[in-house]
Amino acid sequence: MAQAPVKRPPGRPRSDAVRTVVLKAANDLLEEVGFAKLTMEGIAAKAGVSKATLYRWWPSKGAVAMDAFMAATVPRITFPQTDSAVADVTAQMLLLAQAYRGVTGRLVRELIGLGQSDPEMLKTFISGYLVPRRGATKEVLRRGIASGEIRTDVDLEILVDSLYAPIFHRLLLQHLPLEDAFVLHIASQAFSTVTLSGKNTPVSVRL
Amino acid sequence: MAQAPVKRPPGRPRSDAVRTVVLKAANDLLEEVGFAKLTMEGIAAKAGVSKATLYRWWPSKGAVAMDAFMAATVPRITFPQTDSAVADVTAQMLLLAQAYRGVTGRLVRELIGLGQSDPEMLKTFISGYLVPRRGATKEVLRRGIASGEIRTDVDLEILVDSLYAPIFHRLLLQHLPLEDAFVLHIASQAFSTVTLSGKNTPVSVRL
Amino acid sequence: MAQAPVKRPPGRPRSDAVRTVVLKAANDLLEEVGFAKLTMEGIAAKAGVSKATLYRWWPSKGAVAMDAFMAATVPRITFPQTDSAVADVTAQMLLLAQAYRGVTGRLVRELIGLGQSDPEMLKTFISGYLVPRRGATKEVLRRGIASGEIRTDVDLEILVDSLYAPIFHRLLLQHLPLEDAFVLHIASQAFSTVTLSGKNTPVSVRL
Amino acid sequence: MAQAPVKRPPGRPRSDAVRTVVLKAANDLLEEVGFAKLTMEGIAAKAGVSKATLYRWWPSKGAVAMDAFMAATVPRITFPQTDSAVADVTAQMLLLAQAYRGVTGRLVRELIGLGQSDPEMLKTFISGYLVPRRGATKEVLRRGIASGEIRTDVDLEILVDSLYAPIFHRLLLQHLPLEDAFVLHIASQAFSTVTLSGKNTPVSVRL
DNA sequence: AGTTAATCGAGACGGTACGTCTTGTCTTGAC
DNA sequence: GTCAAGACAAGACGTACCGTCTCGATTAACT
Repeated sequence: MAQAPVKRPPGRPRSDAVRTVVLKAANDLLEEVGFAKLTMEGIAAKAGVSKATLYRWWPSKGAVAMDAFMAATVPRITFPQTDSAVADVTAQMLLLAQAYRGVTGRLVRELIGLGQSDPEMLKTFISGYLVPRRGATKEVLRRGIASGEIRTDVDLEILVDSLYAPIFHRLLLQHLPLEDAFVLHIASQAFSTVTLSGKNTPVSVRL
Repeated sequence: MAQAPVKRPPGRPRSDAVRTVVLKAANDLLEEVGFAKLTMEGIAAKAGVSKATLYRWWPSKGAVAMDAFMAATVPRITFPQTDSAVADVTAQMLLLAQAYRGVTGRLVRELIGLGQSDPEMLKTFISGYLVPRRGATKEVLRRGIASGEIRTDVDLEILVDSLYAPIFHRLLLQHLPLEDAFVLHIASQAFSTVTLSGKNTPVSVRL
Repeated sequence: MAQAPVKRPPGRPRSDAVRTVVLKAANDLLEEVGFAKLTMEGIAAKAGVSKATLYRWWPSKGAVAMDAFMAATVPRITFPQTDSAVADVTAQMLLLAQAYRGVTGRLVRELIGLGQSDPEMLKTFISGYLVPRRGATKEVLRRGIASGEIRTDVDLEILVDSLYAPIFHRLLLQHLPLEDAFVLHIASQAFSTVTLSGKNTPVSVRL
Repeated sequence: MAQAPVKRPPGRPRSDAVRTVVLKAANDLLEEVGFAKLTMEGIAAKAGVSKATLYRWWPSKGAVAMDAFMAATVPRITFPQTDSAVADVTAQMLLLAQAYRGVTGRLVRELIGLGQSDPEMLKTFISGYLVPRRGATKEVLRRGIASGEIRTDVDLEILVDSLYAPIFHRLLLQHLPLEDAFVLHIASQAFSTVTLSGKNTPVSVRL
């Protein structure tokens, strides 16, 4: 009956190699020189691509950078899987803090920084990076609620904020170091108000 | 013996009018077009000052912007004074959130954003804006400790982080609105772990 | 018996409609915006033809323009036919001057201009436009020689140059207007040295 | 008394070295690669000057080229000085033809070519190059009139056109070579109609 | 009062990257 | 094999700011 109407549009199709090579070049440059010194000209040169092609597919260097970051980073969002939601989230927070102390941290900082004067970029960052992360965290927390580890009346959004905001705070403001002890303290404190007694405590988690 | 060391250097002294007019122009432009579209050329033109003069006194446009922001904003860091430290801090948090919902919020966002790819600027921001604010907060909290309202074993830095990090988080990430109810929730939760029973609770605070 | 030997090559035959529609589009654009603002992209779009097709049949935009000009202009090279060669040539000069005061003049100017930095184009212009014109003129002059109106020892090339060079000169340099009176003066003067007495003079020619 | 008020405008004065070095670079490139392949980028690079500076003082590459040509060529407009105006002009025509067979010819061709699609450039060329040349020629011819060598009722503009148009014609159209014999023939013919008998004839001129 | 020296405006300058444009080639599927 | 559509590399275009510089004019304290 119904016929597959997947009509390819006419004309030479977009080369996928271009996208790949551009994002690769952008990522390399991003790690080399950082976002501030990243230039469209540089990306084009490194990727062996013309500027016109760059501008055909990305509206600005911020968009390329964001895309490059997403392509390289998002696939790696994974959560530990144990029988304790609190332990899982805490372990994940420690992993995140560790990543944020390295190159990824610099990239995240610069991309969020970029977003402060470019609303579109911020939206991309939120929907492409932040929302998925928070979603995964909430999933784990819901497991904890189901298992009776976490109280049923918590506001998940606020809980997630309480857990991750201090990490972003120290990442972005750099007024104090982003140490594991700090992360554990924050986790312990945030969970203390929403967990039921006689259960696993995050403090027991070890890396 | 010792001679009056206040030696004025020879030559025409620096005109203070220049500093004033530059910061005024920078602030106006900042509110008009935002930091991203702010240019040294624009500031110079608006202030009726030459670019050379600008560069004589400020090393970069970030420095001018920061200076302009400081001059306009820092004087206004004030804390309510009641007999409850918890109430004072909570009230201050609400005031801050309110300010951050307006033009000040945009400026703070852009300056922090700028700092993500310019360490020097971030340092200036921290030492000129963040540290004083946190200092004032810690002062109030120490009053609370002294009065027995707050436990004596709290880590003030972490407490301050717990209180303000979620505000900065929502300011910078914009994934959720920065509402008063959220601020009150955060304050209530953070204080619940560090206050002694039978005392004022922040929830009772009203603006 | 004999079989049609005109072997059609395999594949889709060249559409003659393409040539027509391209030259039409090129000519229209040429008259609209002039050669300087003519683009291959524009021609392709206006003709509803792909750029690849354009480049398959013409090596450059100059070639298209030249071809378009030829197709539109060359067929119109006609000479008046009276019993006086001098009168015929003079009348033709006046017609030419008239054409050169209009759109044709602009096109001729731009094509010759183009030829100044593109030898191939100039050759095409000469062999496709100039040589045929001069040939026609020389033909008429030879009639005049045969009829005794013009001396037999004239160098036709130089005579043609003398007649037409001043017209091109004013067309291309634009230092002075290309008026009929000027053309008549030039014709009269050039012919005065090569005609035999008691014959028709070009001054008597009227349009 | 009245004091010379030649007030220097404020600001850093225009460096004359820039003009010199730019025109030098432009001229070199012009002779190397011709006008068609001349680029602003190339001039800037060769002159060690920024593109912004180029565009501050010249609106287009045509303007730079024209200026460069003028600076290099115009000073050399000289006329031989004998007691015969006809001989002087004829000698000058031969000199011009000689120059036009070399690099100068290519430049003149390209500049006039450029002028065919850029009216402003053509005006500059006419007023900066053509008019002065023609003026010098007319001056000499007026001497000839005063001395009785040339008839008093000639139209100088038309005479100059008759003399030089054929040279430009062969320079620009390239349909026939620009030989000395041709120039002499043209001169002889043009002067034959405006000189009085018993005087010097241009044919006697030798270089 | 004259000297001295830093400050200020104006704006030229070399430089870098921008985002756009056009050229000429190439790729794909339809005809 | 020809065609339309359109992606692509190359590279010049003209613009916008950057940060530095060179001027002459101004301005106050120190002779």
